[in-house]
Amino acid sequence: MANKRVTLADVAAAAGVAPATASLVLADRGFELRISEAAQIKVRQAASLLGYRPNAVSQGLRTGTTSTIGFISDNIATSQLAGNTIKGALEAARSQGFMLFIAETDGDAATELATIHAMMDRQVDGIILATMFTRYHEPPAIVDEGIPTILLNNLPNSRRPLDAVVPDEITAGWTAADYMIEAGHQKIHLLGAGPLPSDVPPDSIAAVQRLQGIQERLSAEGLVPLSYHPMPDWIPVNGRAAMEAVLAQDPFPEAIICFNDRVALGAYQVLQEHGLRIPDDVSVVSFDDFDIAGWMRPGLTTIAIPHRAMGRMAVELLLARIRDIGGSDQSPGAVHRVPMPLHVRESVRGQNDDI
Amino acid sequence: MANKRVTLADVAAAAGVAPATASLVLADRGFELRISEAAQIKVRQAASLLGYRPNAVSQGLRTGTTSTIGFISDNIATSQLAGNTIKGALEAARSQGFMLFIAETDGDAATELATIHAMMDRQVDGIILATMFTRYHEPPAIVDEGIPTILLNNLPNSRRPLDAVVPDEITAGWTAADYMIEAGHQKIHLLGAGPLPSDVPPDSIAAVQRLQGIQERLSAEGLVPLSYHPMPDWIPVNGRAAMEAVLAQDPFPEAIICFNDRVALGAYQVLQEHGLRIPDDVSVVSFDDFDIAGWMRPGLTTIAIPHRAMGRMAVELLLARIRDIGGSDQSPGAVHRVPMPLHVRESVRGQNDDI
DNA sequence: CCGAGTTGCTAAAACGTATTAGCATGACCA
DNA sequence: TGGTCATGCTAATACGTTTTAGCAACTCGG
Repeated sequence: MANKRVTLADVAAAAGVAPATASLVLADRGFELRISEAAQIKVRQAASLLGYRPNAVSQGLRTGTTSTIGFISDNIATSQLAGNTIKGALEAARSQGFMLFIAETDGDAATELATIHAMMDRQVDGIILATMFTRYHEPPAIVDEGIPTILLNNLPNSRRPLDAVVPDEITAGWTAADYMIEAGHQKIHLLGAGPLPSDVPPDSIAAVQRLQGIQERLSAEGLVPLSYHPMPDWIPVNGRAAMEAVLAQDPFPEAIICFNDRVALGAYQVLQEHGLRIPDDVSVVSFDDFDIAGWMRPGLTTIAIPHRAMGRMAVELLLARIRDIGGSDQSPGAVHRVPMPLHVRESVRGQNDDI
Repeated sequence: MANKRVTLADVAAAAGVAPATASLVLADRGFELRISEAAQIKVRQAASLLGYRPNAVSQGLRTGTTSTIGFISDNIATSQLAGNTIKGALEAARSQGFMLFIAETDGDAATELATIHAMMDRQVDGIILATMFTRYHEPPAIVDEGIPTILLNNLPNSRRPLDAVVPDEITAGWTAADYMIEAGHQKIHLLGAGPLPSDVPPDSIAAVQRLQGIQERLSAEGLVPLSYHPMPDWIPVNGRAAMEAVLAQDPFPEAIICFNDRVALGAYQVLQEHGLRIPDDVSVVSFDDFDIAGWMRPGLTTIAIPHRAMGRMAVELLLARIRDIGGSDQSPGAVHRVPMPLHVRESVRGQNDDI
């Protein structure tokens, strides 16, 4: 019934050698330590015959290293964002033989600290502190001193010796405006932000930087947005209201940049209710590339948040740091900006249609 | 720089007792083993003063138990399903001091086995085998014999001594039809399944059972569906096609049951293009309760998959089994069906509008 | 035939905890 | 005064590895 796991001692006994010998052979240090080829073969055969698998807990205790990393997020369940971020992290970890502990803090600092402790108790080799929306987040002090840590999708307010991985929102904003301009549009309405940084959802790096990128590209052309429509949350109902406001002031708008796909969904609904055709009458560009962007009619052209790539990069940076451990020529505190790819669908008129 | 962790030996030394004494006191076995109150106080003070936290890896090696469970899923990133399932699992685990290893297999059996091994190497106390869609899934033989295991959102083909947690799809189908009937509808079109079990996406328990529940409720009324529209995938584009087919045959349909929200999204689009109003002209009910159900206009009445409750229940069952370990009066092999709640929005006409 | 060097392996300790058996010490009873 | 018993603690071991120091046996040059 309870057939015990086979241990290194079992292998050694079966091979007729001491446990130390078996350990050396299986760690490929046989030649280095002058174990005869014959003995090595015996050990390997015994190991595979018995189906030996080293006990990772014991290795962890002995070596202090567990091939395990902790992934701590404020909110795991928010849309599919979480899924792809974790997927990327899992892929990168798996490819290097690491497992992931995953935990959620609900944004509570005490829970976050307790979770970090619980993971350190389990001797994780490193920690990723993720947020599901790009924002500022001050990690607890404990991560500065001991354990390798990477921030994912967030930045600390103060200067901290921690690497961070965030999407390149400024370039994304630039790209959105550029795509409209290249399509021949000059009169662009903005749904989701005001002209001032304060007109933007608080703590939202995405909002500030998308706006900044858009403004940069427009002003390079001598342009400014035709109208701004700030809103407290980027949700469909606010997108609807903003779109109504646009139409009240400009019954035949030409181009709309929505600050995310849910806002765009609301805008679509209103445009269609008013009999305006996308993209023939009005072009729409958005950000995020949620699943719905592909389901909407016409398909929404939008700039994707590279969740999967970010998850992967965070793990890769962390593993590099773990391997490194001594040589701190890594310049910790670096911010890694991951490109946000434009996903072209059908919501912007062809670039050669007119003008 | 590298200030070592404080160990039990440190605490013992600070308190002026042997490590064994400290261990007993901190395990609350002090009185049982006749440690004087004075000594107990000294130990506790030393522990809290030094900030002692037991090394879980060492405990794991010593006790064979790690307060850790493995959550293995075929696909972690599929919509927000994953998020809520994991959220529920995390909540239940956290409330009992357990951590979760999370891994993804991409549906590959070899990866699944390797992952189970990797987790057993780390001495997890139990394993949850999850799928992101309700379906049949044969877990590897290894889980039968040793480690406590719960199947989440899937059922084995053959009889296995494993508990499973699945949504109660039959009752959900019954509820969908019942809601339509109570609203006074008798002529109901089905988008997403054919009349035969074989007209349904293969392996999809949801399809078979939703259909079964619908048919049961209808036949209790002496009714049958007005039309069936099977499709290989429940995605918006197929929902559009099916809705067009309905209209070709019945230009003024009364009631539509869609087999999921994405199909309903496609149906909405076509209905709106044809100038038909929901719910005034046609009522729509669906399954899943994705986020989009709340974003669509009018809000979609839909029967939710209780992902969070399922995740929570899976962990709770697993922890019960882990605690139990000896007394196998648990009747393993039980299937736990979690109720699927109806989420009423605005896509079905009021029940007293007419009859 | 002796010392030095090489070859091939192993004993032992260590990681940090939990647990069992048992050792002093004093109290109490006969 | 000697034996028994309760009290209060600790030594020692085990969990399964990794790693270092070193032992035994053999070879070889002089």
